[in-house]
Amino acid sequence: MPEQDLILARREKLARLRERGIDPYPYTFSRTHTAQELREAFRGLPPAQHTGVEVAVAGRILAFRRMGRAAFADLHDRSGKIQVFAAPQTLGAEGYEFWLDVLDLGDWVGVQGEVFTTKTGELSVAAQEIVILAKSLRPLPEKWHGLRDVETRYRERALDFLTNPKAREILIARAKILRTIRNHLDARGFIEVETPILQPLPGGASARPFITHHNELDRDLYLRIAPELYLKRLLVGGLEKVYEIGRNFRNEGISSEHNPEFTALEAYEAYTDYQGMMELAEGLIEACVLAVAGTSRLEYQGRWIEFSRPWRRVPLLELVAETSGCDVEKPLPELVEDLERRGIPIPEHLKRGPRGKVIEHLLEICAEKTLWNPTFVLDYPLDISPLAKRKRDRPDLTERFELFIAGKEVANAFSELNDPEEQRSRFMAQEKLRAQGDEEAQRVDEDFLRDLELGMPPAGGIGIGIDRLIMILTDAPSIREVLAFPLLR
RNA sequence: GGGUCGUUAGCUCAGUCGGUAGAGCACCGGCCUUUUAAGCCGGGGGCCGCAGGUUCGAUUCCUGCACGACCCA
Repeated sequence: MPEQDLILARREKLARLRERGIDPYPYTFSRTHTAQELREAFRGLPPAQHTGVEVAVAGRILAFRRMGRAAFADLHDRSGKIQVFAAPQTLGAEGYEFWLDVLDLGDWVGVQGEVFTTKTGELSVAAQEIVILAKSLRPLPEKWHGLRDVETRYRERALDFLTNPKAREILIARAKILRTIRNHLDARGFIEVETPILQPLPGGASARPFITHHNELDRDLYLRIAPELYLKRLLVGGLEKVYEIGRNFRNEGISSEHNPEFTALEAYEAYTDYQGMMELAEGLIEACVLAVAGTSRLEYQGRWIEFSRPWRRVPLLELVAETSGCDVEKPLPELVEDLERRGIPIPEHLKRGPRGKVIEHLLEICAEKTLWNPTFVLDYPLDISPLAKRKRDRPDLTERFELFIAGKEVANAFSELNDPEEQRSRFMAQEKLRAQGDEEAQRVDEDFLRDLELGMPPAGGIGIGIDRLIMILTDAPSIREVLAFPLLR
């Protein structure tokens, strides 16, 4: 039947409710039990028992079984489902006919009546009174298969959540993971802060920003691509251990691992370095794994991930040399030639350098997908790490790591660069790349440099992609599964 | 950006080697007082993604486009 006709039929029922003086969208309902509370309170009640206990339950009707002079409905609330039994004896002959006539699948109702078990043992409420709490005007997906079509699932998320318990469970797990992260950091003396999302200059990452405009100031502002520079300024301000969990915005493509707005954790801790950040990451993520799985291993897309510590640590250059089979310390033109001889093509725009980008590219195409158990990849080239301190014995590298789990980049961390003069020259090098057409190159942030000149204590800092972490912890194949409302084309 | 596959009723899916389409659920009507995807009988419901082309005739074949999934870059 055309959707419009199905909607029309429901509107007619809505009209019938109103004709009877019933408000189909009332204000409140006092329930005594959730479905789960009822199950717990009457656990073990044998079949065909009457209790004499009156309760009031509420929820959405997701199934009807009508059999003439009696009917059953499944009432779903957040905690689960409870069966409602309706018959003329308790509702009155006229009331019974009326409610059977005007209720549809999807309607929200409140039901008051006696708790009993049917002869098959199903805990039920025998309706003495039915209240409509909200009339549903649109038809629901098929009860057995539910809503499968992924495009509709993402475009009509409310319908997806009401149909697919798994979709709701991911959001619940998400809340649990975020709570675990906050508890873990709070317990270690970190202060949760909030820094600007609207920024005069986008900084702290290599990415293209979204641009917006402030009318009163008549000035363009950017949605942040990272909170990094502001959080470091709080280290200058003496906060010592800070973190922020919030949304970043990057004007980039959409894929199963990218959404233009995504949630990141950034944490900064004075008096430590990237080694300290590895320990922090291990402890934090292990706590999350324990919270959702109860053990330190879990299955992602059919493969087990082992989270027991310590995690593998491998220098980036070593990893890339191993997987590409090339001497990656060679000068750039020779390296590119060598790679192409081995059938590893390098995109044109990377051939001019900086060489760090070629190394990073090799990591992405040769190694990333093989890093299944948590792996810290260490010591990134200086030219692609403008905010990280130089590695102590290798001035062309930095003390920086990325963490990979299940082939996904989950975290990025440094020994934070706190020498204001070197920071300025790193920014200048980035500006040069920008002038050569690299739109992702970072910009000179004078406000940040001024604060660095006040003195920032030595510190380690880390950024963790929360959505990807949640994907791994909830066995979600796409970032869209872990976002309440993913951006679609 | 390239390749492969997909788009048919509100939902889940069949199908047409080219002759304007089916099922189950949902919906509507009837029977049914203990069901659990209830059951039985009957009914209505479709621009077969969009636009061109080939053809007497296209949902089916061809081309392009849109959207999606997966793989590759």
